[in-house]
Formats: sequence, structure tokens, C-alpha cells
Amino acid sequence: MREREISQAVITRLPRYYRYLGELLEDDIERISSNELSKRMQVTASQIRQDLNNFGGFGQQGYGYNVKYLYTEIGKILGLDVNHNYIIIGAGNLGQALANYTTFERRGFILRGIFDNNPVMEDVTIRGIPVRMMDELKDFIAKNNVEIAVLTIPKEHATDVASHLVEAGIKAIWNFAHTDLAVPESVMVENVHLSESLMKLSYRLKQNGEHAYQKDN
Amino acid sequence: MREREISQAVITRLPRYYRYLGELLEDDIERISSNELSKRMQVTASQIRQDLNNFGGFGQQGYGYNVKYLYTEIGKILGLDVNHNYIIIGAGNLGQALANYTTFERRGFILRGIFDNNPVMEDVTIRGIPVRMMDELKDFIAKNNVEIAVLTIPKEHATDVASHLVEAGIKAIWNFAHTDLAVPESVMVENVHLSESLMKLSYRLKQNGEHAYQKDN
DNA sequence: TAGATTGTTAATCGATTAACAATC
DNA sequence: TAGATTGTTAATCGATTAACAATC
Repeated sequence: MREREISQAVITRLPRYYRYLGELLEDDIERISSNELSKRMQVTASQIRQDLNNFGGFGQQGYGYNVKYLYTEIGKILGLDVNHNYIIIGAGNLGQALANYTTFERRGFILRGIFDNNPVMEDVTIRGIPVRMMDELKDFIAKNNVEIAVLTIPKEHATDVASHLVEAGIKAIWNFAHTDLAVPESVMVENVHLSESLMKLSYRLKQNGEHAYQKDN
Repeated sequence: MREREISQAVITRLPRYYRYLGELLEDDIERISSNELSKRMQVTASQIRQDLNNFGGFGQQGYGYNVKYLYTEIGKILGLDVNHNYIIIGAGNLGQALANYTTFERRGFILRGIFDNNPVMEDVTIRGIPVRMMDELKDFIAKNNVEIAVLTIPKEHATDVASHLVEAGIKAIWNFAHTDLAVPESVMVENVHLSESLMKLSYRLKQNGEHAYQKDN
């Protein structure tokens, strides 16, 4: 049924299209051409048309794209038309910050539970959700139909916890731990390595500095 | 002086090399070949050699790479051999979580100040650092030689704050707000769009589900 | 119908992989 | 010296851009 594998680059751009279309929608803009959108998003119109046509013809010659329709369709492609239950593992600063992110709920990501291994945290509630101990994990995932686990724990425990999650039948891991996880390929992993992102910024900062220096000479 | 622009893909991989080399160093491994490293990192040996040779010949034929030396050199390339002063703007959940991230300090990123526009937060301290009001921003950046601003504020205020930062002479912005920033090209921006990362995971979760379904038929 | 703009094919560009001579 | 492994050139692969026929 699927002709060709969609490239990682395209997938990465989809949520950005979705965001821009959402803004257009808020501004009551009804239709938009690839050319107009390309100017706003700073990408080529050709790329927009190519990207969208990976998933079907959403536009109309001579008209462009209907904003609301395209927004809805991309939402479906991204799986935002259905709810996803998720849990957070690691009730530290970052875990708590994410637990308080109500924006995710609006996109259909429903926080069902928070887990930690520190007994002090037991039954502390965050946004009304009690922190549970790790021994409840497996049962909880099964009973609550949890698809996604957010990993906000130190890297030392990440490998271990990941394998528990896999055993419990988790489908996807959003990994904030500073390590790569080895899981079966049926389990999706999306890494958010914050310190690596910061290092990238540091690199570019440095390059820019040198660049500027050379210019001055 | 610089022959060719280093591609974004290479820059993104650098911190990952750095992380793996750091782990090798902790394990007291003295030398490593591109082949051995490629197995650990799940990339091709050829790519490792190509990537590194963008910055110079760090290896030795018949020997491989000296772990400690390569680690140090990549650290220099990433600008981790010098300290960078940074501030956090937005003392909400995420801002506070990042403020408590002492790992950054170890890499030479020094948190100098935290800013917010909510008077209730004034002089609340996080990790000993008082939250300041936005009217102090410009002076503070100049006086404290702040290079990097971390933006953990709602998207509504991001554009406005970004332009204040540019005026104040900030060099780089680590942007967690859900919007793109328009700044002069001399100001580096690194985006961390968490909800977009989560949507990517959602997409892959969905694909994987369909895939599995098709397999069963 | 004429004009606009898509969907899609072809051309180009860039990044990854393969191969191997250089050299430790 | 022989073996190992880099640094680097060449080949391949994939992604982006350009062009244009199809069509609303």
C-alpha cells in the first residue's frame, strides 16, 4: 500500500507545516498557495509541493491549498486526530515541567501517570496526578492503554527502564536521557538531547565569532 | 581560511561523537578505530572519517584515534573549552527545570541570571539565582557579558523579547518558544520545538501501527 | 477562455558510502 | 617489514530545486 518510505527530512518538516497552517487558520486565512507559504516559512515552494505530494494531492490547480482542509489532513497524517495516552518516568525538574505542559493535552496527548523511583515522591501529585513507584509500571501501562513513555531520568537508569518499558509493551519512547536506547525496532524512539542541542549552538556561536573576526581584517 | 562550509548534518553529529568519546574515556579506553566506533554508534566508519576530516586529521594510520585527544579536540571545535555566560528568560516550569540543570555548568555554560515579566516572581531565587524583571535585561546582558539567552516563554511574547535581546547585543538564542524567530543572521538561533518533536513521534507511532497491521494480513 | 497554481518529471546539488593509496 | 587503519578521491545515492504540462 505504501509506495515509498517517507524520508526523515519530510517527517521533520510536517509539524512545522502544521504549525504555520494553524497560525493561518487563526488569522482566518482561507486559502494559500505554495508560493505564498514558501515566503512565510522560508523554504522553496517546490519543496512544499513535493513534501505534501508524498501524502496525496491536497491542493487544487489555480487555487492553491485550502488552509483548514490541509491543516486537518496534516493533523491526521501526524496522528493528531486520535488520543494518545502517555506517562512520564522521572518526576524531577524536567519531568514536572513536562507534566505541567497542558499544550500536549490539546493535541491529544493525555498524561495518565507519573513514575519515579524515589519513595519521597510517592503520592505527591502534579497537576492532580499522583507520582507512582516503579513497581506499578508494568500493570499501569497495560491497564491504561499507555502508548508513549516520556523518559526524564538520569542516563544511568535509562537503559534499564527502557527494557522494562519494552517488556510492558510500550509503543514509543520520548527520550530525554542523555544516552541512546537499544530497543526493538517496533518501539519508536524520539530523542531530545538538550545538551547536544546546546553544543550545536555553542559551535555556531564560535564559528560566527571567527567569521566576524575575519571580516574585520 | 575556512575552505568549505561545514554541513548542518555534520554539526549535528559532532555532539554525539563527543558523547560517545566521553563514555569511552570513562571506560579508560585509550584508542579506537573508526570501524570500532562505527559499530558502537551505528553509523558507517566512512562517515566518521569523513566527518572528522572536515576539521583536520585527528587519527593515525594503523593506530586509529586516541580517545582523549579526539575528545578534547571535538570539545574545542564545539567551543566547550571556554565558558559561556547565559541567562534564562521565562521562569516558568521549563525555565526553572533548565535553571536546575547543573550539567550545563560542567560543560562551561554558566547561568548568570533569570528573567520573568511576572512581578510575583521578583527576587524568588532558583539555585541561588534571583529572578529579575525584564527592565533590567539590557543592562544585565552588557554588564555580565552574556552571550546566550534561553527563551522559555509563551510564543506570544517571543518575537518581542527576541528583538530586545538583539538590541542588547545577545549572540545566540536557545529558543523553546513555539515559534520561529526573525533575527539578524549574526545572531544564532537554535530551536527546541518540543511539541514538534512529540508530533514526529506520533507520526512514527502511527506508521508503525499500520505497518504491523499490514504485516498481519 | 485566460490566468493561476498544482502535481509531477527531470536536472541539479549535496551528502553518504565505497574504494584504495598513503603511511604509521 | 607486514598489518592495520587512516585520509581522501571517486562512485553512488538521495534530497532539493527547477521546469512545465495538466487542470482548476
